[in-house]
Amino acid sequence: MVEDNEDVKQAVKVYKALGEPTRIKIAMLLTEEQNLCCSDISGKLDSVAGSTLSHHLKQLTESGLLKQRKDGTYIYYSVNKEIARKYAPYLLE
Amino acid sequence: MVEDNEDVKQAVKVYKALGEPTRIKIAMLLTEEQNLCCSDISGKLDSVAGSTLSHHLKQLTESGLLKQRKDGTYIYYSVNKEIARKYAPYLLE
DNA sequence: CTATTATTTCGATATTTTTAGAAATATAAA
DNA sequence: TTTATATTTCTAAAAATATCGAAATAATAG
Repeated sequence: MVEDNEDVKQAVKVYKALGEPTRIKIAMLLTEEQNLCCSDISGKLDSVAGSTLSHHLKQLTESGLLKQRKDGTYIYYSVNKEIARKYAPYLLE
Repeated sequence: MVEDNEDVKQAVKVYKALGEPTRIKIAMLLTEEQNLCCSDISGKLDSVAGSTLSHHLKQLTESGLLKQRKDGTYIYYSVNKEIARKYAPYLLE
């Protein structure tokens, strides 16, 4: 029987996060250019409400795939390359 | 802008397929042991209805991650390693 | 302090997904 | 042919997810 260990749980989270068109695009944007804030990302996607984008970023972050760095009012996002390399190195190509 | 090419579409399908606990387990079972049929897999998972399992296998297969080989009444599944290597080499570890 | 900007949370709805039982299909065995 | 087994399709329900607008929060600028 396949175990349900922490690694697998994280894999499910990461893959669930990436299994949605807008979110994989966000991950790919951040692979090309690290340290983008919510509104930068918004500008690079076709019309998504800020609240929707916030949910997507939350899911990506909670999976471990994205890191946040807060600077004043802004939150800058970047890809956690270690996690990307482990579960989805495709992103880093 | 990130493109919506075929590669990315397939990536979304593969990741969506893997972003669910039962399905990632199926993929992992088949990584350990190729050529299992629906009922073999059923025996290695905790209680899933045949119809449910069939849907999961369909989704995994349609993503390209699994291959089927029919032999009489049985359908044997295996991992398409090329796809796994490309999008989720984590499975092959 | 007030206004502005960035982001999140809330509340609600629409859509998608998961699940399973029953019926259908396909193949093989008796 | 009848029976049994493997798998899929159909139908429906329950659960999860995506989405948005409005309100709330947080930080800075004026």
